[in-house]
This record gives sequence, structure tokens and C-alpha cells, in this order.
Amino acid sequence: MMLIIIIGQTRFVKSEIEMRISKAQALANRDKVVGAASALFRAQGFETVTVSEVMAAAGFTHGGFYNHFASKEALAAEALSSAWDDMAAERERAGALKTLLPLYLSRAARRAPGRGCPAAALGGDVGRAPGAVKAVFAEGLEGMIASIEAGLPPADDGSNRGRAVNLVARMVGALMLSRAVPDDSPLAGELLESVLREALAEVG
Amino acid sequence: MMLIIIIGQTRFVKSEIEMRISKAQALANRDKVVGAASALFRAQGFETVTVSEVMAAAGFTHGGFYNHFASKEALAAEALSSAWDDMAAERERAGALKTLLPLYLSRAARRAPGRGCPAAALGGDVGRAPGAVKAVFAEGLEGMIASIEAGLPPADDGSNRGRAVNLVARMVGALMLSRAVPDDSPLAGELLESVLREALAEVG
DNA sequence: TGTACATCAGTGAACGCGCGTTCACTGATGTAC
DNA sequence: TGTACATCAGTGAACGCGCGTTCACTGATGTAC
Repeated sequence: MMLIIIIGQTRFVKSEIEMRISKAQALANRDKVVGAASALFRAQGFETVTVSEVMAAAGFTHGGFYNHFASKEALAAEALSSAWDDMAAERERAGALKTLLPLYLSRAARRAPGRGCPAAALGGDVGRAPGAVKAVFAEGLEGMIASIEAGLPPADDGSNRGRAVNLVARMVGALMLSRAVPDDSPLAGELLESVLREALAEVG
Repeated sequence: MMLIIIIGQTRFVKSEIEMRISKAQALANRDKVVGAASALFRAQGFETVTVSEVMAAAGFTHGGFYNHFASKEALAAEALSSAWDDMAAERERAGALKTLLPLYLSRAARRAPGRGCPAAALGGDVGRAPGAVKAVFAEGLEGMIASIEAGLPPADDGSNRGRAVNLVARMVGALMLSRAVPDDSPLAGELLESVLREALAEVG
């Protein structure tokens, strides 16, 4: 009796999950894996996260991984690129720097590295990663700098690039450092608030 | 003939290395391990570096590790503390911020994370580390902030703390990001130079 | 449109490897007398 | 001061484990006719 029920459930679940693996479905599955990796890597770093974890988070077993990716490192590069895309979309959504900055330097952002800025979450890791990963990182970072520069009020001498670079360094540094000190320490909050205050003053 | 020579050499080398392991020597050896770990962790991150690598870098075999440390994580905390001590000494040596900033944001510093700032090298890793490691990190970071604050010119309202926090976030962010982009990219240099210029302007 | 077959995404067992950690052992240290 | 013995830092083999990766297999897809 019990056995029959279990077998029945197993079959049902399997057919639900497997569905039909068409080419379109396979591509969608691939995207799910990249998305899961993008969140897991940001939350836990490249080294700590395993291929099996990523596949499980995406709803698959680990064996199929190499049908989609050449290696864990290749996934890292794609996941990083995907994370930068997320961030670009969030900057778009926020619009003005006045709106973006309080979101970026918020306690909520501090708490959710898996959905946050790849620079603050993975900058250190990328510093020790192979060149291919660094190139992807640089591209995303250039996008962030350009977007921040576009949001700055017009400068006297017309060059806001330097100010944008400084602002990005401060944002990324503050968020990363805030995560690196104990959750309940005053310093965790101070890093966010102090940098937010001065950054807001600067963008007017 | 050949055999005799080999045995003779082995004995000689062993007696050279083992010397006498007095209590003082054991403590000195322990310090060597912490020092090696401090450099290796900063250069490669906590996860990538193995206990065997650390012990080999200090000139020992891996087996003796647990005579000195409870775990790899315990070593990480001590190595991080030691790295902060190094940095404090370097700040002391530099003296004025005018001297420290060009050293901190230099290409040489970018190239040598193993001998550089623990915040820029390990901040991301520490964000995912256990509380004990975060506490050690926070202590060192507080020291860095205090030391930068002390180096700032007197403020109108007497509170330089906020400026110091902002400066530290910018320094750490810029150095970390510079390491995360390809070595030969213009951005790698720009991050250092742009932040250095604005920081120097700010400290007068 | 229907049938036969090659393709290939996903499964799960298996591979070799190196990790953190443990342990029996060695031999000089440090101590008790 | 000299002798006997317990201690303990360092060695290197060994442990279990989980990693990234491979592979034989399954069964629906997609295609050739």
C-alpha cells in the first residue's frame, strides 16, 4: 500500500520535472543554472560553491552540468556577467543617483549579497581569478562607472569621470567592508550611513 | 659508495633543519607559520590556500600544524590579526597621509597583495567568514580608520570621523577593484590614480 | 501524415584527487631527584 | 652536577570526505523519408 503510493508520487514528480526537454527548454534550463550560480557565487564566493550545489539550486542533478558548460570556471565567467546585467537593470530601475545610492548602501543590500553588486561581493575573488573572469568583471565595472557618471550633475570643467570613479570605489568599498564586520557592530551601520551621507551631498 | 653519500647528506640536512626544538624555538616556529599564512591568505584567499601550503612555506611538514592551532579557521583569524599589525606598522612608518596614500594606491601595492592591506585583499572573504574572523577584521579596520582620522587636517566642526570612514572606503575599494580588472587595462591604473588624486586633494 | 532512427539533455554511479585532520612514532628538551 | 624519564614539537603515513569531472544509460526530441 505504502509502496504503491510512493511509486506513484515518484512517477508524477519525475514527469512534472522532466517535461519535454526541447531545445528551447534546454536553453531555459541553462539560464536557470546561470541564474542560480550568479546568486550562489555572490553569496558564498567562487571557491565555496560547488557544481552540485549550483545544479541542485537550479533543480537538476550535477551530471548534466557539462552538457552546458566547459568547466566551473566557464560558469563563473557567465554567472558574473549575468550578475552585472542584473545590476545594470537595477540602476535603470532606480533612475537618479539620489534613488540608487540609498538602495545600494542599505542594510537590505548588506544582508542580500546574492542579489547585490558583484563588485562588492566578488571583487576580491576576481582579483585572484584568471584573466577571462577579470575581463568580464572590468566590462561590468565600466558600465557601472559610466552609469554613475551619467547621473552626476554637470561638472564645471565638464569631466565627471574622475568623480564617478571615486564614487564607485567608495560605494563598493563601503558595502564590502560593512559585510566584513560583525552584523550587530556599530561600524557595520556607520560604513553605510557615513558614505551614503557624503555621497548624497556630493551628487547634490 | 653512492648510498653512503646519500645517507650522509640526509643526516646533515635533517640536523640542520631540526636543530633543537626548545620552547622558544617552537614559539618562533609558530610565528613563522602565522607569518606565512598571513601572506598566503592575502595573496590567494582563505579557501584556496591549504594547510600543507602554509606549513611548507614556513619550512615544515603539515603534520605538526595541530600542535599549534585548533583548526585552519583559527589560523585564519590569527593570520588576519597579524596582517593588520603589519599594516599598522606601515602606517606608522609612512607618517603623514601625504606619504601613506601614494604608497597605498600604488602599482607596487596592487601587485603585492600578500604584503598589503588585509581589507582590500580579504574583505570579501571575511564577509562570508564566521563571526570570530569578522571580529578580528573589525578591530583592525577600526585601527585603520582611527589612524587615518588622526592624519586628517583639523575639521571646522571638529569631527573628522566621517571623512576618515569615507577615505578608507575609497582606498580599500579602489585597490580591490584595481586588482580585479586585467593587469594591463587602463582602468587598473585609473582606479588608483583617480582616487589618489582626489584623496590627496582632500587631505590638503 | 506516419514511421524509423539518430540526437542529445538530464540522470546518477563512478573516477582520481587533494583537502583538513588524526595518529603512531622519533628524539631532543626539560625536569625530578 | 649527573642521571633517568616524561614531555612534546615535528614527521610522514593514513583517514574519511567531498570536490570537479567523466561516463554509460534513458527516453523524448527532432529529422529523414
